[in-house]
Amino acid sequence: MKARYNIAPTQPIAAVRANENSGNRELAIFSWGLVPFWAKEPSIAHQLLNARSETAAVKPAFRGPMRHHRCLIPADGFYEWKAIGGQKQPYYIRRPDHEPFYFAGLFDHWGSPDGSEIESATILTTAANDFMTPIHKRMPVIIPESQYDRWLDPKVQQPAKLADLLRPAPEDFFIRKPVTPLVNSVRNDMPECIMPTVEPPSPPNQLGFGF
DNA sequence: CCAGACGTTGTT
DNA sequence: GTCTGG
DNA sequence: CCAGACGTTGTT
DNA sequence: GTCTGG
Repeated sequence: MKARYNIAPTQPIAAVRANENSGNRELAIFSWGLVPFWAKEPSIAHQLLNARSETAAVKPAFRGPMRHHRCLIPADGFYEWKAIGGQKQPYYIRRPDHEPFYFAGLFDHWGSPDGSEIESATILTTAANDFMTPIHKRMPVIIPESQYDRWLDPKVQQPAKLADLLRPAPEDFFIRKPVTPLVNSVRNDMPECIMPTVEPPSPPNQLGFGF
C-alpha cells in the first residue's frame, strides 16, 4: 500500500469501526465526505467533510451516525491553512514523535437506485486549543487510546455519554511546520508535501491605513 | 399540510 | 461569486 | 481543504 | 429519514 501525503475529499481513507454483528474492531475503507443513507446525490459529500462536535448529535446528517456509526480514522498528520492577508500558508501538523493518532469519525452507508454503494465518513471538529489558534479556529477531535473502546462501543448511544471526548487535544500533543504550497493541489501527493519550509514572515501588525 | 434542506470553514 | 471535482 | 470551471451545438 | 419553513 502506497503512502499518502495529500488525501483529498472524496478519496479513500482507512478507518476502524465495530463490526455490526460481532462488535469486534474491523478495518473499513471510506470515502472522505459523508453521504447520508437518505441522500439523493453523493455530491452532498463535499458539504459534509467535517461535523461540528458541538452540534453533531442533533443535525439530521450526523444524528444517526453519532449514535450508531462512530469510527476512528488514523493519521500521522494533517494540514491546516493559515490565512495571512489574502494568502494561505499551509502547515503540516503532527505528533512530536511522528506517532499516529486517531480522529473521531462518523460513517454511513449509501445505496443508489442503480445498485452502486458508497461507504463514507466525516471527521468531527472542535474549537482550536491555544496551540492551534494562531493557525485556525477549529481542529479535528482526537480520541486518546484509553477511549478507543468507548468511542467505538455500539451500546453507547446517548450523546451525553460521549461529550467528554469531544474536546481539543492537549496543548503539547502536536507540533506544526510550515510547508510548500505544493500541498494546495490534490495532484501533488508526494513526500515534499510534508517537508518543512522556512517560517513565513509574520503578518504586518500595523493598522490604520484606512482602506 | 407539503417542499426543501440536510454542512463547515472562513471572510466581510 | 459560486459550484464542482479531486 | 484548494483549484479550476463557469457553455452550447453538433459530431464522433 | 427527519426537521424546518412557509
